[in-house]
Amino acid sequence: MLVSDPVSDLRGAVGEAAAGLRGDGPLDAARLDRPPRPDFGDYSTNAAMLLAPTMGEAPRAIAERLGETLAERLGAAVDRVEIAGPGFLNLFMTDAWYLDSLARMREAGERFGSGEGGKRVQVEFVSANPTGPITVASARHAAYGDSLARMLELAGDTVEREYYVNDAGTQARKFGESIRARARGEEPEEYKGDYVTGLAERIEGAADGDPDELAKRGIELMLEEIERTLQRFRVHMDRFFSERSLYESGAVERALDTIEGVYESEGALWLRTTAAGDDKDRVLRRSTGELAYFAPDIAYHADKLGRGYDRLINVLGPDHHGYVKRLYAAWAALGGDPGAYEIVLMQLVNLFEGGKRAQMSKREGAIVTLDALVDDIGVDAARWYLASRSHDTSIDLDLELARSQSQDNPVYYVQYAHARIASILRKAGEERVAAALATDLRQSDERFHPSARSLVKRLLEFPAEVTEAAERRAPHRMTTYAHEAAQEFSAFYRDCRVVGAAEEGGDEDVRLVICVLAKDVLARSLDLLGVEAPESM
RNA sequence: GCGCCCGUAGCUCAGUGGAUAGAGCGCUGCCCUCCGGAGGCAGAAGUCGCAGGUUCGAAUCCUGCCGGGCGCGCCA
Repeated sequence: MLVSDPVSDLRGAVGEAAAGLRGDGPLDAARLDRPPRPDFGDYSTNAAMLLAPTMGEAPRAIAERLGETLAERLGAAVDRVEIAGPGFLNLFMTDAWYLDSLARMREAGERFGSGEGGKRVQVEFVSANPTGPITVASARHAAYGDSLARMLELAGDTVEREYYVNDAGTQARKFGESIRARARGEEPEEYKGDYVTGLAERIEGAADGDPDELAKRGIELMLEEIERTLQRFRVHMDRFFSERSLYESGAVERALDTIEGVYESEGALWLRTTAAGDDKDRVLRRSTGELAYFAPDIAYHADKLGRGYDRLINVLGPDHHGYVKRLYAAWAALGGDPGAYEIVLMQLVNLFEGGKRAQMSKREGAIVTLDALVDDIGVDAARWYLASRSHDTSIDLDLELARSQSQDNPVYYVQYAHARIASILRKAGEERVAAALATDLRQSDERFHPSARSLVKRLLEFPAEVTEAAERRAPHRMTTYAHEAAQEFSAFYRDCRVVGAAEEGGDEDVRLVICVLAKDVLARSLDLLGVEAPESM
């Protein structure tokens, strides 16, 4: 059963009242906003301004009638309505509405903010070449993809996290050759990192090994390390999908036989990707007989299609930009639903070290790894920082700065607020808190301080915020939300005494419940980001 | 040349049609008889790249231009 929340109910009431006024269907575009200033009320709507063109009346006149309808409809929930500016309708809610909202949040418990999406979603992310350790760029993908997955899970979807392993082809072979070179004490041509030497030492007989075999073994070892690193970063992959396995099972050849739009020209095999908007058709098998890099991807997507997901999200780096259209084309040519497959392009993480750009190429060997970053600033700060920006903007991260400022990172502020609430609840005592949670809040005569209203409104936004962040593939919104919630808790803490509230005429039960709910929302927000919510710091 | 992304405070960035554009860091000045000072309050700081257009209303949508990034192979 879907749990309704007070804000969406309010939004619904506004929409219906507006529709009734127009005598037409619901007004979907009507907004219910938190106004920029307290004297504009608790909530405001632009419905009257939207109705004005079709109704042929002045917005303020419509707002007048809308206000009357709403006041009647909402009864004791609304204290008064005001018309302002070009036709905004500002709603001033009563303490009773706040008490009822708190009670409903408490009753909803864990269901507050959760949805019943029910879709099977696959998120492919990271998928970094297994020829070296996870870098900071991949760490951003990891933070993004995992947080997105967590949000979809909260929305009620079943999510599978998958890592596509490029363990075949030229790069793999060169990796094998590099391992052998190190084993022989030579300088490799390709992968020059120290870790290659380490691998060479761990693989028996590497000095005389076959490069393909060495690559296979080296990739196995690298993947173990990658998985460990991801676990440490609180990212758990449900599946590592091997590109090599697609060759070995014959899936690549089968895919080329079955996909639509294949033709031969100039001795090569092509896929008509222009049919789906690509700039030019793409080669599947070169005239030399070799399969192109693109070919196994066809097979991989065929495999995904066969698994029957409702939706696939593929998180790629900006270097795959020119690859997007052909992947969409391949998906369509395989018979996939174009609306079910989605590619998200992440922008870069530019690393600076003391103002100088750090090198990230695995082949160059100078790598800033995810492990090194975590050693430096910790998992919490790293996940927060890498998730805190929109995926389509690049991040300039000066390691020296991140290191020196780690104590000022906003993540600590949010965690501090959580720990502080925990401390207040400890001070109140378990029994006291349990008693507060058991009271009928609706009977309270608590008069809400503006800071308390502001905080409660923020908590009530949680469901909408999670939905929005998930639907727009924008987990970074959660960092903004969590920080705002923490700030508003701090204001509430400053203005409203919790333990001993009666001394200032307040209701301790109500304030304890606010604390419990605020703590829960902060913890869940942090969890969506893969950040811990400590009881004390 | 073509395509995509970005351009918002000194710096890093939020803000995909609403009211006086925000946060963190940095800067200036205050606040610990008070449930956690890893805190709070106040202040300085902006032609939202530029120019048009759509709209009652534009940082947001459209067009053009300028600046930056990335991508455009029978490479992987």
